[in-house]
Amino acid sequence: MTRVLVVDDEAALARALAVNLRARGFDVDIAPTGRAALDLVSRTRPDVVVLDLGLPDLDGIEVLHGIRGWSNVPVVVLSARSTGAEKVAALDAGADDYVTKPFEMNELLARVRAAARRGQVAGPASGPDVVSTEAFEVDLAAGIVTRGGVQVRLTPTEYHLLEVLARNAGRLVSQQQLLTDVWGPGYEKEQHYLRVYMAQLRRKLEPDPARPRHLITEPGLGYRLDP
Amino acid sequence: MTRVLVVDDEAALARALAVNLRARGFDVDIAPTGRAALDLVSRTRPDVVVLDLGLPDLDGIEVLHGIRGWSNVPVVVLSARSTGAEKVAALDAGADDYVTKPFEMNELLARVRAAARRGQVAGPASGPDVVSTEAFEVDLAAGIVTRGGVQVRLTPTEYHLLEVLARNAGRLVSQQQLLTDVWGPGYEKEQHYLRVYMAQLRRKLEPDPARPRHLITEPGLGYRLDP
DNA sequence: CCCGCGCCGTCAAGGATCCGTAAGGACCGC
DNA sequence: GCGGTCCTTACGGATCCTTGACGGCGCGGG
Repeated sequence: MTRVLVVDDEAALARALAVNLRARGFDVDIAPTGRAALDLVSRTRPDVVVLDLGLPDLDGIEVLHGIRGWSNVPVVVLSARSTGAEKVAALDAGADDYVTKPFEMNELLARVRAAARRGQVAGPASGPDVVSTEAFEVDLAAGIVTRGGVQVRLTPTEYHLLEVLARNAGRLVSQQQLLTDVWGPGYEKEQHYLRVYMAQLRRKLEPDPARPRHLITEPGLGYRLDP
Repeated sequence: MTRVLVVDDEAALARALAVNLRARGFDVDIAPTGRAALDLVSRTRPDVVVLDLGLPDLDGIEVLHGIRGWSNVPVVVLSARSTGAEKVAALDAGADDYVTKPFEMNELLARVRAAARRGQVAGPASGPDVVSTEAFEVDLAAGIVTRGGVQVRLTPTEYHLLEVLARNAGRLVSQQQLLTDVWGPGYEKEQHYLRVYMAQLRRKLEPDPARPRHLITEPGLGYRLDP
């Protein structure tokens, strides 16, 4: 399901948006502040962000920059200011669309649909949805990992890490990319996380965790999932 | 260079758009009719399309459908109609953005920039990802080096050095560039490192390390990877 | 002819870095 | 409170980077 993050400090407007989006089949989260927005974007990875520029804590453009620093998620900007300079600044800061308040709900919904459509096209480049090795299988679509036919219980973080590796099966994934993809921006230096969770994945998935055959580490570079 | 196709039957407006876009560094084509637009999109593959809905021959929505039948090129729609229904129809037909006339030129330019930026994000689209010689192969995407079909274990520094040489295969790479690319700025004088690691690469990759055939040294200048 | 000099290749060793593993405390939902 | 998950820390061991020393080669000058 397509997930939308609505960033707006006016609770009434945010709730109205959420109701309409949910009626159209979207899964909606709400963030009332800029910091909450950055946090939720990195943690929940929405497919579209609807961002009101008039936030209490951070400037909307700063939030946009924060997101664009590491993500290409489509962002639809809402604003009460309709001057050309404001629009140009937001669009050049990385916004995908700019809607001035007041707006018609139907139009905004259509723009969110357009943004969501784009995100899916540009997204994962249509890889296979099941990555299987000699020892275990990862079903990306269902979110299920099996080993010898029986399902393996993975914690959310473990699965997220395995998912990133599986979507780049056969290719080396750098430590920085793994850290930002799984833990979000700002965690590029916490490389011990990788060691801990790679060890847990190997313990649950590798026949001989001490001698991994599929979850390969490239010292100093990153990790790779070898089919 | 980013190429834009402007579809508009009002010659004055089309020319004004073209002038402004070219001043921003875009390469611009103009199509005065819907049929010409469909033809040019298929033949010239623009990076962005600016589509006026008020065309003499075809309905703008039909043109949009025709394009979307086989292309995901970003489309910015222009229209004199500003009703919600019109906007929703165009956006749901596949438009990426909807601008009502009259519009500010700066805003439209910003929206075109935003659309162009999205199109570029779509693919990694970097050069050839595999460099192969008679003796060994380097898979830049996977981060794997093989020799006679079997994988060769390289240390991080060894791989980084080989990677720089592989991305400039056939060309001479100066010692300074190798040092700054692999060890970072400030190491331009440590040419000793290059000798040590080139020797290790040759020992691992060359059939006869004493007489290298692919990892060539240009005395006083730098090194080159000969396919 | 012989020597010194610059440049390159080779080897070895110590210290620094990185990885895997285990264990304990913090936090959250029920 | 409790089970589960996450974060953090510490430590042994393996690996790697750095550094130094030595020899070969080409070349020009003494």
